[in-house]
Amino acid sequence: MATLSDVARRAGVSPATASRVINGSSKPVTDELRERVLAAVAELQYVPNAHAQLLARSHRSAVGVIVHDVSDPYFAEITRGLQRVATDQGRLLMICNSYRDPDRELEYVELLRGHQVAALILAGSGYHDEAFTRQLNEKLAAYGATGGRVAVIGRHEHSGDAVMPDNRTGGYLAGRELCELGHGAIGVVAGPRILTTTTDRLAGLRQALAEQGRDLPERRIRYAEFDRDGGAEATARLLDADPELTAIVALNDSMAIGALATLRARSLAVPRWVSVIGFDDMPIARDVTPALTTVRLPLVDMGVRAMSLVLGAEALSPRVEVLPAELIRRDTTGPAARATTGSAPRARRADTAS
Amino acid sequence: MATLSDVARRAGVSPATASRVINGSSKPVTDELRERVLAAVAELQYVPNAHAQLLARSHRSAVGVIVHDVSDPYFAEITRGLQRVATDQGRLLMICNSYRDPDRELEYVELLRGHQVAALILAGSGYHDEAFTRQLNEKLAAYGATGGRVAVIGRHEHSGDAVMPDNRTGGYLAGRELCELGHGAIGVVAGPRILTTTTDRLAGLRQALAEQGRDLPERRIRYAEFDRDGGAEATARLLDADPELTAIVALNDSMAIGALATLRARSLAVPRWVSVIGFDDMPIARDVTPALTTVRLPLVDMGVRAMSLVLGAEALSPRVEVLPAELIRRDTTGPAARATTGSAPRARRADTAS
DNA sequence: TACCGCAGTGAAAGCCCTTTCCCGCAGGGA
DNA sequence: TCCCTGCGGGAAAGGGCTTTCACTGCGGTA
Repeated sequence: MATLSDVARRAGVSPATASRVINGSSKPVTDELRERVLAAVAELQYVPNAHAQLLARSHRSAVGVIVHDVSDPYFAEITRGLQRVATDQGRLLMICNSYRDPDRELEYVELLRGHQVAALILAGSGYHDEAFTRQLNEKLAAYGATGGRVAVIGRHEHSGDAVMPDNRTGGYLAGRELCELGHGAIGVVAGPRILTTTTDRLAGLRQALAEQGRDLPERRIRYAEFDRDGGAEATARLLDADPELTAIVALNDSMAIGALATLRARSLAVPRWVSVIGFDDMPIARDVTPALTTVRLPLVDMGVRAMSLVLGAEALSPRVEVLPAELIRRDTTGPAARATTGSAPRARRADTAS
Repeated sequence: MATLSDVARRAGVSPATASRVINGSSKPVTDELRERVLAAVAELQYVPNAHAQLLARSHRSAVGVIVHDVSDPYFAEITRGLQRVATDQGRLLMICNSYRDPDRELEYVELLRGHQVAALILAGSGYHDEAFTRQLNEKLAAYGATGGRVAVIGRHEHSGDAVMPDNRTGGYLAGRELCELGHGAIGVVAGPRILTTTTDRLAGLRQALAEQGRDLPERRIRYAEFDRDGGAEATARLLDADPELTAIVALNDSMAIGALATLRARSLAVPRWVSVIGFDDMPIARDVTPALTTVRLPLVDMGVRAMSLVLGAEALSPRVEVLPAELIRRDTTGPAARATTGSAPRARRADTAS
């Protein structure tokens, strides 16, 4: 690899001058030398060593991001928002997938700190795990103490800046909607119970039922992975235990899609026999059939806000921005089925009747 | 930020010794000093400066990846394959989204070269654009000349190692299937015509029709963005121009989902009135309703192969691995509708009849 | 004429690590 | 007793870049 001094030698100038030309420094350089340097750069196919540059500049410019998985639509949308702001400000993003592994999360904080990122954004659910939470907070505090900025998205265990989707109200909206549609037996397809996202959404749901003087017994909840297969499997278990269910709340859209798959496999028409509500409103939600009723979260905006917090002026006290959830009514919800026969039909092709 | 010499000073040892302890060097260090160093590291919350490390070690270990968009399921799957191999070998991946912008692609090659990556993988379609292709090849050659390894996925304009999905055969399979089902008027919802992926898939399709003594006129093809909205829009244009269409081939699954949306909006039952075939078999394909018939590409495997090529022994001549396409029959295809009334029905709820 | 200021350039001091090279010392063989 | 070996540790030389600082001319002012 050609180095800066190779370029300088070839152009017959000092490395200092070459550096100035290449980086468009404010220091003036005569046109002749500039030409010679640029020619040498082209001839040698010179590309500056980024590590050396980053080392030499004290300037820290990149921003580190830790998410569950960028290819999960929930995080893809958030990341889109993060990127938008970062790109506008000429920042590079380093994105790490933790796959919801707390240890990996901790490791990535160190890794990113080692890479001298100017700021750190953690997106995703928090954990009901005191030891881990404390460790993470210590690491973040240590990072903050050296001038690093930190923001979290959707996790309240952190003491600094945060952007919070209103998961609780979202759960409430889903619950109220189903109550209003007359559903009595409501099952919940939930994510891992260790995640605060799961418990927050559940709490909202419980509240809605409580307002009707009803409760949500544990036997009507099944916990599984927060993805399509988890949703499919949890729905199957739920139906096995309680065939009278007339509605299912899935705690995210991926799980809802899994739920629809299971319902279809069992020929339980949606929404005729069973209503389904998802959560998040990821883009695919409108394209499944029937189109998914869901609770929308402003995902892109959450990313935008978080990045703005972290790149903007530092506040004296931690800022928490709560972003609202909104119910999007589509075609997977309807009035509770009349308890006529007392059990869902076995018909094979009933799945999309209205 | 604490530095290595801070740690060394605090532990009362030289930076050399501290470095050896921290990196688990093979040089022996007495337990006492080791303890002191580790204690200092913990107290100072020391994290090595990654840039300084990377600069000091000549060792290049990271691998650069350029894709269209990691959150696009096609690339998400490929990336999963890349990750798997990279992680096994303790390599870090630097993933860049080019969003199919040739200039950005060129920039990222430089960026990654500057970051001293050990290898470079470009995934996605090539372009019918001689000037760009030449430029890219020059840059890659320059990189290769300094010891960098390069592999491409799904682009044949490159002279080095390559993993190629068999797009042409895939197109052929889709075409043959529709011919066998008796479809006469076949429309194509295609990606941008500048992409080789588009033209390769089209070529296979043409070949299948040619074997039946038929051709694929340009008026039966609509080019649009390779995503859901592109597919929806292209399908609308196609149907406007040619209401007699009985089948649509979408050149990727995202477009197919868009096509299904448009067909649903127009109350054209699938597959009763119109059959649809997608391409890629991304995970969501089985979850839309009706489940999408599509041409499967071994996406994860493509990633695995490419990473293996690039991290394995260097070959004397460039290797090209062609991975097969496979038709997956699901529920969006069926026999061509009898030309009874001569036009599709207006019924509103016919969309999932079989 | 002496001096000041400034544009343009280069020398060199970092930035923070890793790793080679070298040194002191203790133990073992002759 | 002397020498060789090998272990444990430190000094210092990079690794490639940026940036400060010092220097050289030059035009302009007093």
